[in-house]
Amino acid sequence: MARSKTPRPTDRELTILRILWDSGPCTVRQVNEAMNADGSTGYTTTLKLMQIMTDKGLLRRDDSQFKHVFKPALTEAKAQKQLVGDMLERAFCGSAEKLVLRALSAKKISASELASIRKMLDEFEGE
Amino acid sequence: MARSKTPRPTDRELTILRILWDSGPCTVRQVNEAMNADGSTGYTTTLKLMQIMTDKGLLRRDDSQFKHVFKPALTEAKAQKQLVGDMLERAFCGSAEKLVLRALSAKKISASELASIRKMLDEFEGE
DNA sequence: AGAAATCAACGAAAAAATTCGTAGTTTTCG
DNA sequence: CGAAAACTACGAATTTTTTCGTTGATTTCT
Repeated sequence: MARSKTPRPTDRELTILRILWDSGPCTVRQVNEAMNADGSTGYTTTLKLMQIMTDKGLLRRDDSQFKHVFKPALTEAKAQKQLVGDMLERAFCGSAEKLVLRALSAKKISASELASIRKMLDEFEGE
Repeated sequence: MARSKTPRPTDRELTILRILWDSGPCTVRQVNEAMNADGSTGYTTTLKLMQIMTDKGLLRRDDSQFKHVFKPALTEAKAQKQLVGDMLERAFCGSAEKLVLRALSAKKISASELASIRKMLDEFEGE
């Protein structure tokens, strides 16, 4: 049965979502081959995951053709927003400030990236 | 057996870590009561979780007293950095820029918070 | 058409995460 | 001291996540 709210994707599910966001709608085989770039996963494993994800409301399936075509039910932006919002509450007590700080220290940030982030702040300021 | 690398904490484990970071070293009972602020969890459930976390290397246990006292094995900062770094790779393809953008849109940010974030950027610029 | 390849559905096994009951030990209190 | 209370250890049940083998259907190739 399909559920009312889309749950947070699990690790494996997020991998599949990433592939679909990057490549656009795909068949199970296409997703499976993209997944096998690193670490082998059986075809039926990928299929089952995608069926479950469809049931959960994370994916949409076009089954008008023999080879079903899947696409994410959520935009990348919306899913990311939910993921970050969730982590913000659970790990950062709602402090976006601290989360940004950790993001900056988690990875080397180039000067141009910093500039780009600054620009985003400017845009948020105008609201 | 204790493991070599501390794994990413699960949801429940993160809840416990948050309590310990916020309150300092605690007994199982203290953690359990803090957890029961919202949604009841059995005492032995909390105990078992904390035993497993100790085994995983997420917690340290002082068992010199009858009531064992636990504390996080990682600082809040370090754990947060790992969590964000992990999400950065898995959900954002390494784009800190986008992660910050999503963080800003996931939650209403006050003007003073924006200013504070700006200040952090300044400090990262000087490197 | 007939065989081989490809596919989705399904059930179930395996692994990981979460929950709790029971037993035995130590402490507290009358 | 002796009973009651609080505590840890342990095993196991439950739930969720991940994995895959088998079956039957559709397509492709010869």
